[in-house]
Amino acid sequence: MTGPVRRRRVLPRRFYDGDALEVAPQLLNKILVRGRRSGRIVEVEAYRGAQDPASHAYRGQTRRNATMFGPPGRLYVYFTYGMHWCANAVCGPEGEAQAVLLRAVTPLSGLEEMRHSRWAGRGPGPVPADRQLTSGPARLCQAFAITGEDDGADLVRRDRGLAVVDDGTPPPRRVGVSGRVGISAASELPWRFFVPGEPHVSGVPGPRTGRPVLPAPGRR
DNA sequence: CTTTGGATCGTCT
DNA sequence: GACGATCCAAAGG
Repeated sequence: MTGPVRRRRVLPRRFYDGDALEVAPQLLNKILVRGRRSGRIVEVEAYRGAQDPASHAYRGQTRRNATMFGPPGRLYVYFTYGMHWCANAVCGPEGEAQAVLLRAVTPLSGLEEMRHSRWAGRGPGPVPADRQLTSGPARLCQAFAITGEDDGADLVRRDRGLAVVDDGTPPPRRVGVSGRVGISAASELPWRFFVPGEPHVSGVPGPRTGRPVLPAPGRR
């Protein structure tokens, strides 16, 4: 009943050393790992530095975005909306400030730790469905306990237990493509990539509003 | 099921 | 002083 035991290998530096538009779809079905926690990457977005009005790096280097200007293969973690962390894999040659935003993973292991990181300390009431665990850039950071402390972590060296690994599962034959979520500039560019049909993909373009919409909890 | 508004603060102008 | 690469609860139909 169990699938084949596949060797997991940490993605090498060269994997990240390319244009974000090429690296982003290649990250689909790779595995984000931190300690016991792991999840298959099912949704990402490419951000292309000076080429990209929606990128934090568009207007040049600052203290906040410095990691993006560094070497590929590191984690760029930023703080937004006064309460959320989001994580990117830095790619492209050093200095170009390209990055791939990790928007959703399907949990594979360490589910208890993830649930604890997400929902410990909440009051009485129903425990949210596991669908809400890691479907969204800030949700997955919370589930993996990724914060500003992890900004700059080298994913190739497994800094702080963080890495992206390949278990031999290729990206989907047909990659889902859409506009990027939650931005105002250049939102029409088709630089969001996802695994079609994966329940943990965070949002689809809403039919009414055009804004991302999660399937209702309980539906599949 | 859809839509709205609140939370909350670092960063850049 | 304005605004986020967001999430959630609550209200509305």
